[in-house]
Amino acid sequence: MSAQITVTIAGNERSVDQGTTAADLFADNKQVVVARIGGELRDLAHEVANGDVVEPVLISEPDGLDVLRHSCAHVLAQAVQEVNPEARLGIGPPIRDGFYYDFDVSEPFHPEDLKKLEKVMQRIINTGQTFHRRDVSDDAAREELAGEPYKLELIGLKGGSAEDAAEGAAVEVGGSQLTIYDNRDRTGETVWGDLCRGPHLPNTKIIGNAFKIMRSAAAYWRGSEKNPQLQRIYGTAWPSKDELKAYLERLAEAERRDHRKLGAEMDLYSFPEEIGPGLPVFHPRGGVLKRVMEDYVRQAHIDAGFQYVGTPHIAKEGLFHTSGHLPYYAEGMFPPIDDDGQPYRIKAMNCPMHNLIFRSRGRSYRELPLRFFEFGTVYRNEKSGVLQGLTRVRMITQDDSHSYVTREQAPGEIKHLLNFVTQLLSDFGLDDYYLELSTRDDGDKKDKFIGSEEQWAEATAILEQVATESGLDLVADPGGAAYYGPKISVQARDAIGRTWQMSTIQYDFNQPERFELEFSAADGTRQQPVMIHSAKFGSIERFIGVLVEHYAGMFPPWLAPVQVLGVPVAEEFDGYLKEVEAQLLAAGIRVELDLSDDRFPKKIRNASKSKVPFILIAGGEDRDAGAVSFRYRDGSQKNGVPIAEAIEEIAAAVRSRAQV
RNA sequence: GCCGCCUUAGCUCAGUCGGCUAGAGCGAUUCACUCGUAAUGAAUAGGUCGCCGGUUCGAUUCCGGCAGGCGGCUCCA
Repeated sequence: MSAQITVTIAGNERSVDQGTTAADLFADNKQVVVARIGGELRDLAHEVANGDVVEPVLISEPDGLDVLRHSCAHVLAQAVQEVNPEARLGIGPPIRDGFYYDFDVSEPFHPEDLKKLEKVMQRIINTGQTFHRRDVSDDAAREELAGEPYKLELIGLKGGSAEDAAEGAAVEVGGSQLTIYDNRDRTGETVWGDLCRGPHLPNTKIIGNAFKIMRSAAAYWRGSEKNPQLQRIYGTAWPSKDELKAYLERLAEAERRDHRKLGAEMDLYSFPEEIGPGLPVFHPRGGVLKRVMEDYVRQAHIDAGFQYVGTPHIAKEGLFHTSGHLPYYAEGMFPPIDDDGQPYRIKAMNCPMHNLIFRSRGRSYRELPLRFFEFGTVYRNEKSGVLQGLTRVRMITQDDSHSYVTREQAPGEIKHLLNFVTQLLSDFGLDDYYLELSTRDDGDKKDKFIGSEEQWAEATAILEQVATESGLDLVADPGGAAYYGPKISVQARDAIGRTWQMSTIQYDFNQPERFELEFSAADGTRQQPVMIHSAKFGSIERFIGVLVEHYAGMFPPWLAPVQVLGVPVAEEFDGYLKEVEAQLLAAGIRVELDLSDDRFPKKIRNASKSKVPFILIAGGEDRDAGAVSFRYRDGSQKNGVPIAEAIEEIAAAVRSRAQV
């Protein structure tokens, strides 16, 4: 009889034999893939010790999914080295919905390579390899991994700084003790190994066939463009084949609502090659979206105490030296335009011009908060590889505002702006977003920011306090601030899970200083205001893109480019429907009629596909009753509605900004 | 900017292992048809096969450069 130890399992104390493993404790539940012991994730093969607090971790919970995906990444790496023993290993962490692994290979992967690798992976998985943890000393690891230069580099970085070393590096060398995971086949022979912190699944069979190689791409080693590029393979893995299928279906749905595709289908906007990349044109229907948004936000700004101003698109270069943009962000601006030796720049931001409006005459404390607002179209020379539909363009129409306030007024103004922003998002039906607090980075990019420690600390504290009080989810973004001050931004998710910065609120003590802005205080002294930059939509272009995806083109009536599509049952009723159309137009409704010579069922089909919120149908019965019939987006119908009643139903939906 | 992939009609896509007039569906146009909720039929038009060079008797096809797009990386005031 071996010695007994006491452990706490899922809250209950139990006495077990010494030498018992976590696997023994949870042998009856196949869903358990690792254990959390004293708060740390451990392999199931880990022996529990007296006094341990042990919890099972299911494959379906976040930690379990990470382990599954991390183990799958190992299988991928093993497959790559099996096919190409020359491939050197980078980093292979789990990520949202999947994993990746970076390789240094002489030839980039081709689609056929990926298919082949998937097959090799499946074979490895089916053989039921087991993962075995082995402690190694730094020196032993260096010797064993002499052929893996990237792993050697990581060994030199291990410990507390691992996460700084590279995104994902912690999964390799996160702890103080280096470990290697050996993969053994069924005969017990070690067939592969990788420097890794773990933990791992006990057996590759758990991966089953619920994984897939997604794509390959290049990625800079340790995330720096100064380093060589490795070839990254992305994959996904799920607890079951059904969950994998559901995930792939989600991706397919996202693709269907991609704003680039829908924008062309719905005739909203396009990107003519002749104009240039990242420079969209809005067609009449996209123009409706743009105009409705502009009307909304213009009125909302006036209601919120802003004054509408206007500024030019270009300015002498000196202005942007004063603002600090040129020394700090010259590469984001288009090259100068020469006017008889006088260099001009296309503006990449509106604030310098607003500062000049502030400075155009003496200002009194009585005027503060002084709030300027305009639709300022700015141009940024985005690198060619980063452009993406409307979400990343080179022409950005900002609903840009600048509030000039005293330091004491700043928290109140920020709160005012945050309320403004959340009301706007709610009116536009966006609810999948969180706040991000972007601060300056004390690391190697510190030079990017101007101003003193004290100024930054004060500004950051104010933003953080207001953001926290809002009760919204708040995520830290160190290093993400503008050079002149920290910011709160709203991050909204698009259809394929990418997040985009929408609204921003930035606290700026720098530009007032650089522009020598001042106002007369009550005591007669001259004081410097603080500037709060804010954009509510952020970029009109990006916001439109996100809206298209959010609604999958099925806009609520108040936003829909066409709100009503009239369909006559036969040609005979064209005239009657035209009368209805005239009444709708008089009520301010955007209406079109289908007077084509298609037959009725075809017209219904076209109308249904058009995503118009209300289809109004008129035939003999309707005409005789002075009525129309509704067909809604869900296919349901309401027949014989008196014209006036129908118009009121539509107008009410538009007024209330309801979705239908 | 970096790496890879892609570019054939307005759209979605076949196709040519280098060889006669390059095809389909949808869309457009015309004609006929049309009375109640997701496709009426027929005809017609529409393409220097992204652009520029090279190889070749011959290039949409092979090679190179460029442009644009897509997926990542880096970047995003």
